[in-house]
Amino acid sequence: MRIASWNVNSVRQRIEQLLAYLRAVSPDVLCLQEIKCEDAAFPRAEVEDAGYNVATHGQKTFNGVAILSKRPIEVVRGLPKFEHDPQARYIEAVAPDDAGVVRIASIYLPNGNPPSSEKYAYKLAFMDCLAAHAASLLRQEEAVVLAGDYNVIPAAGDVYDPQAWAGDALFLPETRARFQTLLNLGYADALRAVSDAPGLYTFWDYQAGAWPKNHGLRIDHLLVSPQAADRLKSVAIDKELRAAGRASDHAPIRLDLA
DNA sequence: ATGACTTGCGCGGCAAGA
Repeated sequence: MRIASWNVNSVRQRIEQLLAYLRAVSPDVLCLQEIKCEDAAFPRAEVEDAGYNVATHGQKTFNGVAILSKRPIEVVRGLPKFEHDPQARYIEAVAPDDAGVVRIASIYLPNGNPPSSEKYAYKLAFMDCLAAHAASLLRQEEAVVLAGDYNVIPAAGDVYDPQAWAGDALFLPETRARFQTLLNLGYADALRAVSDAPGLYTFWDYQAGAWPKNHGLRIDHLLVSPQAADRLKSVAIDKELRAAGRASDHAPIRLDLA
């Protein structure tokens, strides 16, 4: 089973790249973040014509997440116990596969900058609530993949200039500690299960020539429960999508389960 | 270096992202 995650930075701006990705990589499930539109404005017909069921949790202008699946899915919208959140940042689905079912979340964690603001407190509160929900999912002993744009740089090897990012909401100790809490629960960072190489980035800013200079960040992650980790075959970052014209500033990340 | 980005909204230029 192939599961991918991509922050598209506006699904309406990226529809041609999205359809090409579905054709080329053929994920069984694709998690999207930053669709930046209400549910009714999602290019549903084009994606359905490509062979996918579509579940969206969108809002006007900002944020918004979606899950596309070849096979029918059961869907929950919003992070449980965080339902009052006006920002659309979480959608979860149960997808059937040949080995049973896999529970998959598409997560768009808050950026949190500047750290002195309410935006950072919101980020930390979201992460605390996510950890509580992630813990409850583990108790069901299912294969779980928590996919998305975490807006977390886990370690110094995941950013081109760690010193320059030391005070950023993506890299502060309080942020990294909460990401580590998810791992301590029993989830594995799928990419780190297959490689300890530095410089495996998923994001390059549009500004200041970040892409040609390879000034990247690893902030999009696939966290897998033990039952999913046992089935992990491979992980890849599709960075060629960042090089294409009219690219998102994020590249997709994906894994294959046996 | 008088520069150096991309969205949504909505029609001018700001807010937000990371």
